[in-house]
Amino acid sequence: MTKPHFYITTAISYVNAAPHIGHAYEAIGADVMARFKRLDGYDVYFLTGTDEHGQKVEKSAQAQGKKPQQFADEIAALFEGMCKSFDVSNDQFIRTTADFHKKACQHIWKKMEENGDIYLHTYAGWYSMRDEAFYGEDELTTLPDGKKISTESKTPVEWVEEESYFFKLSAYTDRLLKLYEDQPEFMQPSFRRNEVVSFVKQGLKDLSISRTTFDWGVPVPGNPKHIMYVWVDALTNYISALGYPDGENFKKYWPCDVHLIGKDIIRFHAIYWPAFLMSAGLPLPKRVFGHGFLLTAGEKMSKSLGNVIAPRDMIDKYGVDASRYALMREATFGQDGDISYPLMTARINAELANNLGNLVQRTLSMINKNCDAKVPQPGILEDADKDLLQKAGQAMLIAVRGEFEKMQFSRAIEEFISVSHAANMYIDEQAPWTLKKTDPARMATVLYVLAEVIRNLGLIIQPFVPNAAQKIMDQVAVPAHERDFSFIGEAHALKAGTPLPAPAGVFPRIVDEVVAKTA
RNA sequence: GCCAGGGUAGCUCAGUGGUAGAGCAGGGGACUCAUAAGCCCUUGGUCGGGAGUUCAACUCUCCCCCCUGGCACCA
Repeated sequence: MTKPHFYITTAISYVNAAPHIGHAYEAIGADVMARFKRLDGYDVYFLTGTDEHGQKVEKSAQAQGKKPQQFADEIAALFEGMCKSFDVSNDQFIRTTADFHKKACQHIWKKMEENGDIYLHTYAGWYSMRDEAFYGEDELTTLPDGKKISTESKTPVEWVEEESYFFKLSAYTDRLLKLYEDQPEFMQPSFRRNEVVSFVKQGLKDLSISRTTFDWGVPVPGNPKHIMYVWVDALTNYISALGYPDGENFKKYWPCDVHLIGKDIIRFHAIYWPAFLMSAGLPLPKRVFGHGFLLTAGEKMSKSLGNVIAPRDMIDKYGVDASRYALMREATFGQDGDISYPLMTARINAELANNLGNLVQRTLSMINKNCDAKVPQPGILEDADKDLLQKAGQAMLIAVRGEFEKMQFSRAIEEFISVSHAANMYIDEQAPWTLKKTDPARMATVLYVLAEVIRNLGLIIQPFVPNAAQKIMDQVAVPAHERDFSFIGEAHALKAGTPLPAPAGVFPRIVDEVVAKTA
């Protein structure tokens, strides 16, 4: 039986600056999805990486007296390190300076050219070196000294006439509209789709896709004076990583199931990318999901406001699992989300430590003390037992899966936390500490049911908190090969008598430093 | 300016033409297996403002205010 394929990508990160929490957020979101799909029986390929070309990188390198490649190597290492530090399980980390990637870019370029979609023309206009962008007259402000600057970015512009290759994006307006029509789930969340549609309906202009003002990039085939402009280069990573045009992985995993990206680059993925692919005669990705940004107190994080949450600080404070959990929990995926240490600490303590962690701890410690440190022998199950087991079994998996299909990670968490809450209610109702004296056999049944619920919870939480999940499953002696979602539910329930290791807490409470010391 | 989506308890949000909901936070209680955790109960909102339709609107219509996003080459 061959598994269905699932290919998921993040955007590639531009190596002009070091990674911040937003990069971690996207990588973790994709990782949570990738892990879920693997556990749910898919053959997953998960790609992330770095975008390393362009004038900004060239200039930043120069400013530091480095070669662009050396500079890119250093920053790319930071991004790759950040992914590792959050236990992001990507199958590949692509860098656009890799040789195979450049070849793939040139290949797709030729394909688009053969299709008659690329032509040489002169681009004339006001150009900002700093922004690497042309501006229209209406976007400029003339200073008292007669010089012009971009009104938006305040950067100086100069009149440039540059030969450039263009892509006939205008020819794809109708086909793109048809795509959004036929495949409504192509662009998500749905309000993004509407934005894209209304944008395309205005009509599309051809796209300048080469530059001659710098060298750091992929040369245009047949005319190396030209360097491919950012999007042909960057977007192609999604197929070059798979070995396009004829790699095995390309045949296996393309078209992509989800491109996970930030909301700022939706246009490139929902408009340019499918147009390029159509031109090159390639299948289109099934879905583009634009997530929101993380804010602090409703404001963008910025160094000047001093409200930056650095990836490494977060891990130092909470550890990897709780950090991943907090990021996926606080914001509704797709919308902007407010995060702050107080909010995240409260969430981690309430849900991971108090609710779920304590459930595991109190149950296993009772089993350890009162059941000879073995999976207890259950008797006849009562309705309360069956109800709880039912909630924690297939029903929970189905509910969580439903939220994953919509990439609603926060909702998925709510589903299993509510099961954990139900289990805590059950303990209090059953009061096994009383049964210990009055009805030891019934106590064993109750503890068995709880252990089994914990097994199921351990399975389902893996995408979010992979390390803690393993520890929990270790503590209820779930064999290593029984840890995917096919083992959720009663068919694979714990076997009575299995020896259990001594329990140890997995989700410690976070104690925030007391801010105000008594003066 | 134009287009879209929002403004519901301290916070994050769900919700329906017919007496306002959840989680967290706050308050109280019973218990004690457990990570001073868990469980139960509870305070709390004129559902952005105004007008209209209706037996009845938070839910429909209109006007206004405020917020967010989009409006082309901006990683």
